[in-house]
This record gives sequence, C-alpha cells and structure tokens, in this order.
Amino acid sequence: MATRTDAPTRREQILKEAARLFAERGFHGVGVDEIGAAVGISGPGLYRHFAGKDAMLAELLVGISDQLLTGAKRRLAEAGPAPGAVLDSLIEGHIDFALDDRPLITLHDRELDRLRDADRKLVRQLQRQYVELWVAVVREVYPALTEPAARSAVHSVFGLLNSTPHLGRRGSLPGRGATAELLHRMARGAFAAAGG
Amino acid sequence: MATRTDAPTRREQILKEAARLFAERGFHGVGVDEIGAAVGISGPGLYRHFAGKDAMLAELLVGISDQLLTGAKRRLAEAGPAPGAVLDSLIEGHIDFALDDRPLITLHDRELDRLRDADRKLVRQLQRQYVELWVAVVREVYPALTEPAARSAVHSVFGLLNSTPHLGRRGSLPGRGATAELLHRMARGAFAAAGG
DNA sequence: CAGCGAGGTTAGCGGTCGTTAACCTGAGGG
DNA sequence: CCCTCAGGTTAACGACCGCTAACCTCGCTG
Repeated sequence: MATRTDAPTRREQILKEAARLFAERGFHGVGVDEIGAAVGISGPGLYRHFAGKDAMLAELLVGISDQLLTGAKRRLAEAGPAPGAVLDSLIEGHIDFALDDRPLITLHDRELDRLRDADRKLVRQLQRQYVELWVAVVREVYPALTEPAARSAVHSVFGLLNSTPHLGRRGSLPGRGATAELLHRMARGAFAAAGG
Repeated sequence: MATRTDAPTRREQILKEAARLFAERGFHGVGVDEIGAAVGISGPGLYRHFAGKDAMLAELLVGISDQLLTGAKRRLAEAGPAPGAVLDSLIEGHIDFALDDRPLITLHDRELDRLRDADRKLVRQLQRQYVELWVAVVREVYPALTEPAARSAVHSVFGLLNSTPHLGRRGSLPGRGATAELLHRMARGAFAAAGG
C-alpha cells in the first residue's frame, strides 16, 4: 500500500472538488466558476489545467473505471485458488471504493452519457471488462448460474454496494467497519440466493 | 386493479416523455424544446399545461414517491399477519415498479436536489415514510437487526432492486418474469444475510 | 538582472435556454 | 352566426454559461 504523503497537486484538488460538485448537482448543474471557487481560484483559471469542463469529467470517469479494473485484476492475481476467497476479495475492494470515494461512485453510473464518443467508448470498455471479470468469478463459485443470470446478479450487487451515498449524509450509520461488514454479508447473501 | 383504457391526456403524454428524457440526459441536459418535440408540439406550447420545467419534475417526483408509499400501505393492509409474507409483498411491489417504470425509478434518486425547497421536503417526507415502513417490516422478520442496521439494509436492497436500468438496454435479460424472480430471491437473500 | 514561463486575473463574446408576449385557429354553445 | 376559450404558433428577451483574449505577476535561471 503506497500511501500518499506529499501535498496534492492543483490538478488533483480540482478533480476532487469537481467530482464532489458533479455528484451533488449533476454535470450540467455546476458552472466552471463554482469549481474554480471551490479550489480558491476563479473561473477561467481552470483552463490552465484542463482543456475544458468535459475534460475534467472524462479524466474522472476514465480514472474511476481504470482504477476499479486494475484493482480487481490485482486481487484476482494475488488471491489464492479458492473461488470463494477471490469473490470475497472483489467485494471487499468494491466496498472500499464505494465507501472512500462516494462522489466518484455516484458519477460512475450517472454522468457517463455526457462524454464524447471516444471517451465514452473507453469507459464502457473498462466497465465491461470489470463486469465480465466478476461474472467469471461468480460463475466459478455458483456454477448453477447461467451467464445472463450471473451478469444480472453482478449488476444488482453493484447497485447494492453503490447505495452507500444514500446511507445517512454524515453519521447515523454504525461506523465504517460495521457498514463494510454488513454490505459484504448482504452481497454474499444476494449471490448465494441467486445461485444456490 | 383498475386498468386504464381511455387515451392518455396531453399532460400525461408530456410527463411520460419528460421522465424518459430526464432519465436519459439529466434534468439540466434536456431543453423544453426537446420535450415539446417528443409529444409533437414545440417548445413554449408546454406552458399551456405546466407552470414551467421545474413543475414537470416536481409532479413526476411527488407522483413516484406517493405511488410507492400508497402501494406499500395497501400491501401492508391486505397481506396476512405473517411478516415474511408482508415483506415478500413489499419486494414484489417495488420490483414491479422498477421494471415497469425504469425512467421514474432513475429520476427518483437522481434529480431530487433540483426541486424547490417545498417540493423537495414533501418528496423526502414521502420517501422517509416509505423507508420506515420497510424498516418496521424487516425488523419484524429479522428481530436481531438494530434499527440503523435495518435502515442501511433497506437502502442497500433498494439499490439492488433499482439497478434494473443497468440491466441490458433492451433484451439479453431472460424475460421479465425470470428477472423479477431473480431480483426477489436476491433481495430476500440479502436481508437474510444481514439479519440472520 | 533580464527574460520567461507557469499560473493567475478580469472583460467580454457567442450560443443556449427558460420563459413571456403576441398572435392564430378551430370546435362548441347561446 | 358570432363569441369564447383551450391549445397551439413564432419572435424575442434576458440571464447564464463555457470559453477565449488580453493582461498581470511572480519565482527561476542563464
């Protein structure tokens, strides 16, 4: 785990704030002036760092998709041969992401259609690979599942895990660890019910 | 079941198309001219039927929330005393809604923040009542669940059931009945894993 | 210390969008 | 047979928004 200790660059600040604002009010609902104000500069100063508003969204969505897929591939390689353990590792990774990067998880399935064709195709390809990776693992654990059923089940579990933004704005949920564990149990339970 | 046989009114046509467009491209991403064109009139003609674009969204969101809550109350009253049967009925109702009104389910948890304060408060209150109704039923079936845990579980299952828009744009999913049954089993499995 | 590039600033252009104004039309009723 | 009014039309206004232009100001560096 390579933890970042150096200060975030301006680009990273902008991306983080843009993600938060896009998730809160939607891509078209946020003006460039607001994004600038959120990082202490104003309006057109953003164009020293990004080609345009679209470019920020594109970089966010490609980054998310790539990070999810890369993490899943790594977990697939690192985990032992037991399919159940691999599935647990995938679930754990997705939960970490959903809990730590709520705005990004929100954008991920909400603002995809605002991208240019090229970027959208790339993101969709990464997403598809991620899904297919899950589908293969799930079918190893539950061989009774047909491929379409497994794919539906995977999408549904993503919906379950990505519901974290709807869980209490701040607090009221019983701590990060307990929430992660609850989500994990529910995901396994949902898969088991689908494929048992 | 009072099935509609008469033709839809102009207002209803507009609402239906507006819901579809809002779900596809987001509230701010759709112009009034597009909504008008979708029902064969153009642009400002909409203002003979609605006070403004906001009013359309408000009517849609209030309608959804009200319909969900009303349906749930009815099922609660009609079902027998067995808590498990009540929960099954709630799940069935939510799945019917998610499968038959995909655009509305999408709007329901995506465009809430674009409402005026008064409308947003109303919608949130209806949503909260709906959630609390589920929480009570779930805790009857699984008494081991604390209230916060039950609430988290309910939100997560909503995420699972509301994932239907992500299941194959058209086709590729194994028929409506099979999909409904799969979702139902997964929802029950998720609750069981949370509260067993 | 001159020069320069990175990273800001403000002013303003061009296009889009929600909304209003003014006008038209055809069906129904006294 | 006119009057009304529901339900359209097009033109246009005002606000906003993404983006560019032009300019400024440091901190380096040769």
